[in-house]
Amino acid sequence: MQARTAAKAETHARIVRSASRLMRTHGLSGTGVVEVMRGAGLTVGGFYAHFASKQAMDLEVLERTFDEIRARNDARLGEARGLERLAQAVEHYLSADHRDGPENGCAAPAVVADLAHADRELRESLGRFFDRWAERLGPHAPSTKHADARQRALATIALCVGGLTIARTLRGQPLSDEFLRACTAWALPERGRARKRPSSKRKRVRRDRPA
Amino acid sequence: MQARTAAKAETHARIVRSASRLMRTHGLSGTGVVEVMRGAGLTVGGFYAHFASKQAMDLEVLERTFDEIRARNDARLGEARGLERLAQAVEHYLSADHRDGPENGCAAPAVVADLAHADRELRESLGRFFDRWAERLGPHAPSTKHADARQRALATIALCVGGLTIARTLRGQPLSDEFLRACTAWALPERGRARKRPSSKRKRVRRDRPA
DNA sequence: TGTACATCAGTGAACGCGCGTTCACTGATGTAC
DNA sequence: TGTACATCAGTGAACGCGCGTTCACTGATGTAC
Repeated sequence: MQARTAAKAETHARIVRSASRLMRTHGLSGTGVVEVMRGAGLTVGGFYAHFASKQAMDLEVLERTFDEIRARNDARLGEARGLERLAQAVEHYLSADHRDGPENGCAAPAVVADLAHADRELRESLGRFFDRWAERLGPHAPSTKHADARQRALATIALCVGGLTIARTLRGQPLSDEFLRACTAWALPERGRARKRPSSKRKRVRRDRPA
Repeated sequence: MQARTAAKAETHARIVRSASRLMRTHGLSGTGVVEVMRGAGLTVGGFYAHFASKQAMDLEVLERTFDEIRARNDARLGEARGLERLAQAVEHYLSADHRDGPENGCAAPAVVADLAHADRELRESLGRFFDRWAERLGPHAPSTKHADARQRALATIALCVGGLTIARTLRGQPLSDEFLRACTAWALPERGRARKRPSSKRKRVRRDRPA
């Protein structure tokens, strides 16, 4: 019995991972049950042994994906603190790599507008994600006042999500890179106005994948 | 013959207007032919007397909507120039009114992610829209350098589109208003940090609709 | 001016297709004795 | 330890539904004589 439930849990996780991957590229409403199951090496029918409905899966996938994104971000940013950590976070978020590899990146750009008319449960899950994101970003803003740090964190999130969403849709057009650079600069005014090209001397952002 | 073509052109415009209204709320892929025609007081079948395909309508609706948005914005902003104009534009864009009335507002929040995997034609149309928007915003940025003004215009657009998209999906949650305020403040650093509540003494933004 | 015909904007039913969901089934695994 | 039975994760075909699209048609309007 235990071996069976363990195997099922593993399959369940595989389905969620498949959905998570697809959802970051096509949004939740653009991700179908057939494709999710195929991505997990299974066929459609088995889906309802794991979820009560597609909507139930949507909620679970959203929560797990948000958890995973937080964990990955913590791992990537490591020991950096303060403005340096903020800068690393923003520069990675608004990098060409992140724009071009949505299936391993942040889910927000794909789901924000997608969830505009979704059930309250899903929209509240997104709300919690943004709230926790702001809580993690805020303390690293170079401001002594808590309210200012919070405000900056929220604005930084909107700038990152907005800039990346636009850059992804405009990919292939010169304006796409322009948006990434402009948003990075505006999110980090302390860096001064000099830095325009990402191919600058110092490489502050550690990259997971080769350019 | 002329009366007939004039009547047809009028019907055509009515269809486009219906689609434009629906598209700002549900995105282009969320807007169906049946609903578009119903919104114009017609039935499905007649659609193909006006458009070669839904995709052809999508492109036309996108272009017309972008033109209309530009015209409406010019009319609203009137004679204001410089920072004052920039502030009015941002404050209106990130207002609760604009968040709560998508069918008469900017189309970008609904279509940006929606068009991520659409045909190049549609994505280029969106690119031109953002480019012209930046060209109109740039000259009002309080910077002497053209490159800086351009950069600020792009960042302001990303901040506005990102902030409004997030605020719309989180509507009903306290975080929604928080995002609007934080983005407005971060887009207008010259305004200082004092202004937190929109119910402040001075009302700079003229509103079309009563609150 | 009146009549016969042509045009064509718009109707409404039907088409194929992909979606989420259901269901009778299979066959590997676990349990009872 | 071996045999008979129960469980249930996963299969694959079918369902209803809404989508974009097609098509035979209607009836008001324009044209020809």
